[in-house]
Amino acid sequence: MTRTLTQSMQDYVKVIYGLTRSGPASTNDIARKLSVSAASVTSMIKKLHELKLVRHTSYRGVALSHAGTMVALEILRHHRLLELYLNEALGYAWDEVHAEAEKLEHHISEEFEDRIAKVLGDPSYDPHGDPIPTKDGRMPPTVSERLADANINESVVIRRVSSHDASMLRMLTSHGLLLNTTLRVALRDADSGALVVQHGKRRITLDREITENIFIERL
Amino acid sequence: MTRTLTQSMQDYVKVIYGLTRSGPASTNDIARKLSVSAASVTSMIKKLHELKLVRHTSYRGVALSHAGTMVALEILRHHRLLELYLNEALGYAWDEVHAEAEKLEHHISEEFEDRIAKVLGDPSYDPHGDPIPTKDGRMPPTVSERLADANINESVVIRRVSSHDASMLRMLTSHGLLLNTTLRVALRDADSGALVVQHGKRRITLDREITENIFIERL
DNA sequence: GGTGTTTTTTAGATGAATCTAAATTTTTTA
DNA sequence: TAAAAAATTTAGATTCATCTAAAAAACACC
Repeated sequence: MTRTLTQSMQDYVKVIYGLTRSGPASTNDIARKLSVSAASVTSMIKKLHELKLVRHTSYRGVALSHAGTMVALEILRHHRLLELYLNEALGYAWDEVHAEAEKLEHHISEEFEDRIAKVLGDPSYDPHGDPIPTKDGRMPPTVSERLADANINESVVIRRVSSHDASMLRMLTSHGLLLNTTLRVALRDADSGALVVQHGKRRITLDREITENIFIERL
Repeated sequence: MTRTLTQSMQDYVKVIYGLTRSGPASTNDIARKLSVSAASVTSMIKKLHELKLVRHTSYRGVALSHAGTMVALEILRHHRLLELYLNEALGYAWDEVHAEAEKLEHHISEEFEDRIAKVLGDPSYDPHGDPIPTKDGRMPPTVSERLADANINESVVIRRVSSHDASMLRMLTSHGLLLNTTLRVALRDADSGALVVQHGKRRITLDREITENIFIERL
């Protein structure tokens, strides 16, 4: 299904998917994410439109068609299965898996996908807690509450860290803040929005940028 | 080291390496192996020459420089490590590993290479018995006697099958002719060069094309 | 050793993905 | 609401790997 698309097209589809979780994506956003010029985006959008992978009206945003969404989900499945495989089978840390998966996701066969999925026991979540789309394009349920929005004194469990920034992930690791860690919100800085959380005996300050990327389950 | 080369350049280097085991490679041979036109080969050779990866004099053949050889060996190491990993860790059959490794070899990192090498216990041979170059570019010893050249009545052990043709490999599998299988040469057809070999109770006819690709150890 | 065949190279074109600069449309704001 | 700013698109160029057709060199053979 994805096979006839160039790697570049796949990258665009993937990025558009990520940007359109809430409303259409702008040319500029796509350009920024892909580190290409806005002009390049316009011309690629045109091609994807001809392939019926996106809907687009000039000067308005872009959205994926159903077919485009299916392509995006397949790439995402590859990416997240690879991340989990690298983590579980090859001992990569959660801050290392993204970069490697990024390079491999376009190049594995269906056979490879199926085999690692089987070795992993048909998993539903990657090492960051992100859901792995099923082969038929359905998305496992995901927590959507952000640590940023938790109340003071509330106890919560980290269920997902949806950032691929390796240094942010390493910082969390160094504070013992891994997936399924329980913590309590101690303070909120009204100005910056930063939170101070209590994890066991430690108090850790997390700035807004981070708490927006940490998804939780309330206890 | 390999990093700045395009995938295409890497493919050329790899093919040139394979074709220059004995003497320089011709433009036409390279074109045939890569399924491109001879003109394309000439133009790519020029680029590789500028990068000092090959030596080339117009209308004469091409050979890899030392740097080019190192690049080729690194790609070959990736390829063969991947083949073995697919076979051992993911259960691919020996006739399935080549195609998948071919796609992945250009896209794995040094980190990935090191990790699968470690999981595999720093192996020296891939599932076809082909030697895996070491990280510093040395080639483990390999048997070089061909089944085609064995004598009548001689007993030999299959140590390497250097063909990537899946159907040939499947044929061998179906006759129980795997790596490390012992067999005896029963007959040789003087015209075609085909051999009849005795494997346990079975007699199997192998044509010249096949026996040229099977490397053996004499008992 | 000349002549024809094969191989290799050159010349020039194409398609994909990108770029910059300029033009156009939309949005913001004074 | 008109002018300025920002976003988007168009136009045209560039780079990479490829192609075909034609020219040039090497080889083969009688």
